[in-house]
Amino acid sequence: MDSLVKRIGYYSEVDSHAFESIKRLTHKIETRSPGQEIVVEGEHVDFVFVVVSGWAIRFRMMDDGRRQILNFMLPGDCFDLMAIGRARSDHSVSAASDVTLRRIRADDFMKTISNDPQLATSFWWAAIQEEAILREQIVRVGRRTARERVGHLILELNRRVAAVTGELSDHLALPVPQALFADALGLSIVHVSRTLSRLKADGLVRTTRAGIEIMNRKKLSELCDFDSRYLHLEKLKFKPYGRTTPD
Amino acid sequence: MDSLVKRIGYYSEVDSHAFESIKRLTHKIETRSPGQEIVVEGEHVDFVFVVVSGWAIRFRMMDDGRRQILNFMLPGDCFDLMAIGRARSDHSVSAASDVTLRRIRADDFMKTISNDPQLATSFWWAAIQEEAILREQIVRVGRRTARERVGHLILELNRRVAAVTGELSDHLALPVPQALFADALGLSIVHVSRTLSRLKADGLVRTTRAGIEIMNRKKLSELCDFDSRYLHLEKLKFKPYGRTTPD
DNA sequence: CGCGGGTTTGAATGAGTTCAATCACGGTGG
DNA sequence: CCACCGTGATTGAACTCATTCAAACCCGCG
Repeated sequence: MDSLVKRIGYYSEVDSHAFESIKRLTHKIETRSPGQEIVVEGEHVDFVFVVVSGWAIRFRMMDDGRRQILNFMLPGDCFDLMAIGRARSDHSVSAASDVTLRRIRADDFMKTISNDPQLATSFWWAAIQEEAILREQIVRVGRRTARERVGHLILELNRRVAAVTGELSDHLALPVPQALFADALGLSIVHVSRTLSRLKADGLVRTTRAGIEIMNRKKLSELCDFDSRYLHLEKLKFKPYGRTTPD
Repeated sequence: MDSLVKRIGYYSEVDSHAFESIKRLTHKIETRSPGQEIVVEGEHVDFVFVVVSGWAIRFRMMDDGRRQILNFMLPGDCFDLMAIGRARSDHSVSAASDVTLRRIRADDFMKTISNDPQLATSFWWAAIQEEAILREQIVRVGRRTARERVGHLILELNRRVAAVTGELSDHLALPVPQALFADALGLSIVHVSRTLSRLKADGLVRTTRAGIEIMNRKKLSELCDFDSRYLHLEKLKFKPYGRTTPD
């Protein structure tokens, strides 16, 4: 919950009253171990999930077993804001590490959101950000070299964690195996390993027991053409419109 | 305009009254020739654009000139529903062919949408669909072979055109050079050409003056693992919630 | 100590790129 | 009407980056 508050509060002023309404939402805490499903491709989505702790992944499988990870879901992230209750999910969501989730009924969630413009703005903003991350993922996989991909993803995750913890650390805790990096970056496990080794050899990063240390952020950012603006982390000024969605 | 109506009306029942409100929207018709900018990365987005005719592209440029096309915008498509008036655009939009656009002021648009739940649903649905297309683009570029990428994109564009014209034709008119396919698929121009040749040699497609003929849809679809469900083309049942966005 | 998941390393292979030349074709001007 | 031009498409040859397969390694854990 705390991470959700941090994450959502990052973008716009959300007063204590609004937080109270989130907290009052009936919900169920669930846990999953690595690999377990959360949302299955092809099924209707009747719940909003919020990651409390651990990582989850959105992904699509191909018939022959190839897997593409669309995005990592970190604590504070939620899904599927957009498609709830309407569409069949076109991708799956699974636990990447041990993960704790808050499950909220879609219509409860929507009702709460509808009654609080500030909350609505915050979640809307989170959805914008998520779409931006998808777009960057396309660029990363489509036009970047392996080296750039790996570095770029590390920097993105690092920033996203910072948005929730509130401080930008040079250490990125990685609760997931490198195989997931491979499937996220469209590379083979072997090549991810080799590429990381090269980054290490160049003094850009260091790997620790379960994480990555960013040794030279500036050089790494340049090397990977990383520009955090796409994450839309600037504070949002509250600027209401009329209602913008189905009533 | 007609294409917008077709496109938007595809997903949900939109009565004549709703269409009237769209039509009444003050707007400006603009034209662009190939390469000209429509939305520039980093700038605020104060207008909603709807493609009337021709193709546009959303894309990101890298410093050294590499370009990744995120998505093609076909007649009836609109942008940027999500980010209007709030964020700086994290990508650019340009004309891919000669293109005609309808430009609508963001707040006018929002006001109209807010007052018509059915319209709101339709546009909401279009946004869901667009996000799904982005996700599929990630899979395409991340985990598919060149052959699969090319075939898959052809099939997607073919379907999307069909959603506007109302009938699924085996001929896909291509108003853009192959170079754009390359930048969309994360391949070199040369390899797109080679790959298309191979598809031709296998009797799967044929290229005509300014288009592609799909010779064997079934085989091509299997070969490319194309499953149109991600396009969410099923008719939407109207199922209102409360307001879901900033008020 | 030995097992097992995850990571690393090496060697051979392969898919896709690059560079450069050629080709096809529609448009233009003489 | 035809020669010329330019853009975009195609082809070939050499090369590079990433994959594959297989073996070795590392380390936490029972």
